[in-house]
Amino acid sequence: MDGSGEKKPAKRRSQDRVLQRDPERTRAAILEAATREFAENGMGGARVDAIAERAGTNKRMLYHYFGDKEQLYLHVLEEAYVGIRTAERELHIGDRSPEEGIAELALFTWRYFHKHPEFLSLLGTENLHRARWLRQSVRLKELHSHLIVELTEVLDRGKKAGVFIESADPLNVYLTIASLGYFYISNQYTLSTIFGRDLADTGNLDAWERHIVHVTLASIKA
Amino acid sequence: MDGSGEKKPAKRRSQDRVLQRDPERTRAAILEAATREFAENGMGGARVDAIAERAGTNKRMLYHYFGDKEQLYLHVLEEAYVGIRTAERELHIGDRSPEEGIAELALFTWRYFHKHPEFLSLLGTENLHRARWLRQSVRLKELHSHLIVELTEVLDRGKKAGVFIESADPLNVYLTIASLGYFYISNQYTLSTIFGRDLADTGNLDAWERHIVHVTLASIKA
DNA sequence: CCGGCCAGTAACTAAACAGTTACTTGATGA
DNA sequence: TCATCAAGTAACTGTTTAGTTACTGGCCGG
Repeated sequence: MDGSGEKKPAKRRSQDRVLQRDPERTRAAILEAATREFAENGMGGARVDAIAERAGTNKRMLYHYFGDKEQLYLHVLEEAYVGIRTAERELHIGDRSPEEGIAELALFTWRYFHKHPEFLSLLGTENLHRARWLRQSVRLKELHSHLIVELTEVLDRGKKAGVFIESADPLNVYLTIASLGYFYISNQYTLSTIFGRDLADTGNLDAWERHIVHVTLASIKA
Repeated sequence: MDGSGEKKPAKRRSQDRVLQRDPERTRAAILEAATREFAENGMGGARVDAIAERAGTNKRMLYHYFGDKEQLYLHVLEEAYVGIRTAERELHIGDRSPEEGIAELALFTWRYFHKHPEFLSLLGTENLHRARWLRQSVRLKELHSHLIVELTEVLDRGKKAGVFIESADPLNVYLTIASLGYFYISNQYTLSTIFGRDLADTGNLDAWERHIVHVTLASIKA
């Protein structure tokens, strides 16, 4: 196509921008940029060009590493689930008393949601589409059982000790904790607007943290 | 452009399709179609053409009645809020005992969320955009106070009667009820997938309904 | 009975979009 | 030392999209 012997434009370009040539870093940069873009705009609102720009690369690389927009989104979602479940494994709710174990799980979940609103946003997007991509995922089948197993053991110990009611169900307890955290964080903008109180205020956040622990324990106490 | 004297195409068309010429009905049809389209696809995923087609009309009418896509979305959102707050006004939670009043509000809220998942979906979309459109709304300023006023009265009566704890806060109680309903319905698809249990199953729905009432009352009982 | 007005239609436009192509660059091992 | 291949770039393409334009036809007051 060229063959004119003129190499100037290309040479000048390689001086302007430092060529990375670091596949691992490029891949990671794309994944992080995509996480933010999908979390901020949802599947329909996210722009492939915007992801490439945020990652400091271009579309070609994005398609090179991840195939297409949908597969990139699935990678982002899987990574987000791996993130919370990995962090969850590091806390051992069975180490102290049953009440302290439940309180610890509630605190962890609330704080993780608060620290990672992009995870909640991705969940919202995925549910809007009725778990269309999550259901296709092969990576995320065995990931969640650990949580329920450990929670079941703590509840059983509490029941035997007579501090928890017999009807306390592990899934219900987890859903209760998750509900109270998820709704407060993910709906803070409409709630703050219609009730005229800033839910992101530190005082309100601390109060809600205590509230979650109180509600969870009150609902299973014997 | 034509002037050829041929009027056939237009005349034939008016025979094919009955001309409605009913502004009220057209407007309502667009609003309903838009509600479904926005609820199913979010702001970024909703298509103006799809709304026009669902409404049995065309884009011109949509822009004629509502200005543009964003204003149409705002109308949809306002209508959805008016819907739940209007229904809420018809229940009088102060008519019976404080406990029964709280249980009634919890049941109403849960059942309304279950019957109107499109409302939850619109809330999700609006929060993704940090209440960008809701904050602009002039219609929805005084709409929500009624709920808090009535709830405050019921809680105060319960405290005086010694059945509720003094620290029970009206906003917290409402947020608790809303959290438990919202999360279960709006996140049912990812939850059913990762925990391998169909949350839309009637048995599970009924159990969660009882659970919401139980948790709410347990958290404020003296 | 007619002129303007409002409901309604279909075809159009400019921009934005996901995905592709044709190319350059640099490192590596034979 | 040079052929090869993966990493990277930028310009392009066909399609989709929100929004517009130019029109039709029925109805109603004068």
